[in-house]
Amino acid sequence: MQNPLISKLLSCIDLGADDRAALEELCTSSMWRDAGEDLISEGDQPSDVFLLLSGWACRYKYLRDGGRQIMAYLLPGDLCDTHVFILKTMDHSIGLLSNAEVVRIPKEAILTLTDERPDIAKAFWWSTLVDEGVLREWLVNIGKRDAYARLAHLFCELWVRLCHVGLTRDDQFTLPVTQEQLGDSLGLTSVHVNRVLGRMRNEGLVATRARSVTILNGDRLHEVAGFNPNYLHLLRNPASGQRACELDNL
Amino acid sequence: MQNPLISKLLSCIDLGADDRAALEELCTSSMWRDAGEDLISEGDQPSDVFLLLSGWACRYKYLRDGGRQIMAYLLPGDLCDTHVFILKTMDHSIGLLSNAEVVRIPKEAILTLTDERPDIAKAFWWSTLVDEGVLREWLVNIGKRDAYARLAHLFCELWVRLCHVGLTRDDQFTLPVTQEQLGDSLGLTSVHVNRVLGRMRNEGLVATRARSVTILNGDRLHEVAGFNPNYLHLLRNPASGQRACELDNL
DNA sequence: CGGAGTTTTGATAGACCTCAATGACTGTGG
DNA sequence: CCACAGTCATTGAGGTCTATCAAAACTCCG
Repeated sequence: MQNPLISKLLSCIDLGADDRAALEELCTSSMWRDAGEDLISEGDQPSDVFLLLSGWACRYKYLRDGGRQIMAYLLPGDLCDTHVFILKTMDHSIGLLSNAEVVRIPKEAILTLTDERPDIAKAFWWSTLVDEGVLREWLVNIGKRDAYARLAHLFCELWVRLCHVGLTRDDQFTLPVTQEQLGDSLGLTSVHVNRVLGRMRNEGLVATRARSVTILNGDRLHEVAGFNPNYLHLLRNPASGQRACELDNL
Repeated sequence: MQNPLISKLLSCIDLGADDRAALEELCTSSMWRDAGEDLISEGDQPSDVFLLLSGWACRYKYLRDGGRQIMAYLLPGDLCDTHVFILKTMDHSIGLLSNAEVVRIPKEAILTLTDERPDIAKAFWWSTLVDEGVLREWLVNIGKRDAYARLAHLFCELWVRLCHVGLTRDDQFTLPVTQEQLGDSLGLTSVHVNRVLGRMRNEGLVATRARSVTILNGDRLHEVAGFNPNYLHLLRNPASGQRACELDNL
């Protein structure tokens, strides 16, 4: 399969063959990490940048009372903050939700890459602007939608994002996340996530089995979520070689 | 008073006299805009970048049901997305909460500035990383804290940020925001904001009068908010010439 | 087969919302 | 300077959504 980082960046910007090669070059020394491990922890001095090649990760933060808020999902092809090393310490952690293949990129590599290749610099800016857009939409989601719509919106987002890196089959995608973690992402308890998910199944919107979700009624899912994919700033159809992204064409 | 943009950037990075002069240069042609106007609206093709010299603005988004979510406050010295012009359309609006003095900076100016002045490029990256950090903290705030803590946290954040651009006097700051707008920022109704604010006054944490807030008990305010200012990534004390920022030293 | 983590279900409580009305404040025009 | 309208703040009553607590069923893995 194509490098998911390149698939993702191609959703927004045309990259020449040499730019693509330079990005491939970055990914030569990947390593596997286990679910539950942190790639970076709150308080760390960030030095290098991480790129996720397979598996899921999340940004999260613990509160004093032991509660946890998940603030973003990182999917294959996602770069973790191309320029974090500018900050003195991490204000949150990045942990793995599943086993994952990751690349650790030294900051020097990022800096020379962006110095020498303006299209890549632009693509990295695009990537961080999109991350911000996603974060804003999550804020809207938690701030203004009820539990049912929140969950629906999350499913819509994940579907589109996974689609663009070629990780959906038919109307199905893998969701390596417990209901507790869904709750921590949506500002809900796991119990409530469970009830809402049950209702969503009863109403025929989705089916879930063994860590995977099947979208049964994408139109209604969009409808109840009030989903508008513009905040993802994807300009073209999913990774070449993939079938078109139905939900994306609404 | 010193240029608030420079005050703000100096909180993180040393800028040489020539860099500071280049930034001053940007601010020569400011203009006044009225409260309620949009600087940029959702759907616009972003071309230029805005800098706020005085007054408050906010990022916001309307939902289909007419509800509104405010996703960030922009204070004097804040730059609105140094690189938005990379995106094809705005996914949210930026509106003025008060009358404001703003500078419209053409993207070419941004690009040459960052090309020629690495420290400024770095400062701009820092600025967008901090914006993201703030956004994440807002997500935590809405996702995991109750109404009382949410409001307290917002006050703590505003106090620190305003302090760093020299806009606090004693323990007081101007808050040109209605309770309705506070509600739209915190995922609450204005009615509930009112009740919570009343309780906060009764308990002696803050006093409010005519669009201004006085912090009466900063320690307890931090306490109930669970406030930890590290997400603001401010490295040094507030703008030179200002008295020290008490709340900042906890 | 046992055990830990996860999902599911029920009952109860509480935080926050909705609707509605009153009171305070601000700016405007006579 | 006062009357007036409009916005904003305040207060009350009742309803709903979601949390909490607790226990049972299920799944996965060693």
